[in-house]
Amino acid sequence: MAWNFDGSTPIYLQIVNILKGEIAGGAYPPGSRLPSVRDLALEAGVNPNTMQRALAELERTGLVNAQRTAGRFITEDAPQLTQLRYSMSEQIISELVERLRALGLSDEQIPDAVRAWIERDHSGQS
Amino acid sequence: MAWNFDGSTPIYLQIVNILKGEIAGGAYPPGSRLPSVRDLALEAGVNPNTMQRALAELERTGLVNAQRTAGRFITEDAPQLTQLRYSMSEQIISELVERLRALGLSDEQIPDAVRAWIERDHSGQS
Amino acid sequence: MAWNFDGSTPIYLQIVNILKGEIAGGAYPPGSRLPSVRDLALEAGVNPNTMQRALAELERTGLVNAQRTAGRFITEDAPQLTQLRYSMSEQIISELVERLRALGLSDEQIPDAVRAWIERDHSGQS
Amino acid sequence: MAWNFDGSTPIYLQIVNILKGEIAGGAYPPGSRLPSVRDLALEAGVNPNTMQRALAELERTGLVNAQRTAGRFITEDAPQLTQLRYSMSEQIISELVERLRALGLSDEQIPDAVRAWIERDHSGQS
DNA sequence: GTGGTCTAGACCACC
DNA sequence: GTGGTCTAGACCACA
Repeated sequence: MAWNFDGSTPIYLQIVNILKGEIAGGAYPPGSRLPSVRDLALEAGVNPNTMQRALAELERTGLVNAQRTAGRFITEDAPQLTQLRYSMSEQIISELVERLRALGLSDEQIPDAVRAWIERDHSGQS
Repeated sequence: MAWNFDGSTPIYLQIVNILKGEIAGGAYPPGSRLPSVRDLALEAGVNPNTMQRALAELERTGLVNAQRTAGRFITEDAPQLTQLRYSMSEQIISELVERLRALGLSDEQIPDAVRAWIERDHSGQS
Repeated sequence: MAWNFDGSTPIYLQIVNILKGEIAGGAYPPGSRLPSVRDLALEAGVNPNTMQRALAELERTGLVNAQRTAGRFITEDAPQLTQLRYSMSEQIISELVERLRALGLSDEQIPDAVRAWIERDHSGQS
Repeated sequence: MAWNFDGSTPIYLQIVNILKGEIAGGAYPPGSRLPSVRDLALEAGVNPNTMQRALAELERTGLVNAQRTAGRFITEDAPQLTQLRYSMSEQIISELVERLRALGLSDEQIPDAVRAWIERDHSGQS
């Protein structure tokens, strides 16, 4: 099945972001092996070249490193993963705040609204 | 200019959501006139019928009402607009809290992270 | 403005029925003068010939009679008007009963439902 | 065969009413499958889109529900069907009582005239 | 010029 | 095959 790509940004960058999110979220634990380019491309419904480019980008940032014959592996550099998690959460939070501001919520209201939502949420996890 | 539509949801529903957001955010004040179906369709880069369908949906919910020959007007029903703002903020918060959870943040950390981000943000509004 | 004509029956017959209804309801009192063919045709949005044919039909039944130069007049024959009112009410009632039967109402329920509706109706006339 | 549509009301709304009547009358029992959009459109002599719109309207009211690939099914919610039957009979009665009043019948006469008609009618059903 | 309706024809996902 | 969406283009009533 093809994922959903936005027409405004290059697809490979969108893939980079998605993969970053999955790595940060622990879908691929540190040191584990990523699926092959071919498999990832198939799953995402994109051309293998596009996926290749996305993975090259991840490699450039040091998040994954290629072992020529054995495939690509997630870095075991804990600080880097922490840093990734941090920057991604920043990105999500900024989007959240911007959208709530656009709705007319004040900066004071926003954290309280978030806290209230979480308390109200039944599926909450501590 | 054509907007960005996601392939997974019907375009007319995405338009409904975008317009709801703009109305909730005050882009179209209560009682003001919306651009004509044709103009909105042109701006969004969709067929007038598609835009018409989206507006019909907004009308069904009572957010806007059509005056045969004069155009469509935003409701002046303040409670309804308040309610809209509330439900849209709920939707945004739920989406983004889920994404932060997926990143490994705990329910306790999230509101604090949001508050910290806002304090750090230069473009803040009171 | 053009009236609403059904495609299944000749228009002139539909006009006959409408005029019968108006005469029976007292819109044109006994002995009064009908508007000219031209005016009636204009109002109904049909060709004068069609209206002419409808009026000829009314004349055939004796409901109206033409005075060559002065126009057409509603009959003053009271029994005939009574008879008309009767047959038209029969026609309406038969339609009502058929449609309620089609909805699953029994012959016992129908008159009671009608009576109940009238009692519930605020705009009732004694 | 093409049905008869009135020029004054949108066709799709007339179709909604006709279908409501047929459902209320039991032509399509609860839980049964409606003919496909295309078949209904063909039978009614309208464009499939028009029929689609009518069915979407029925779906909005919860009278039928669509199962993506299998077709549309009449609701099995008995109270809703009862409610439908009631509101449709109200509508029919109000329309026809108005017409009888316009004919000069008093509110007292009407139910009796209906009862008399039924007793006189040979095709009556208990 | 506005909203609204209708038709015709195409394409998609699902099974 | 099913329902659903989208486009293109036409027509209407209203004022």
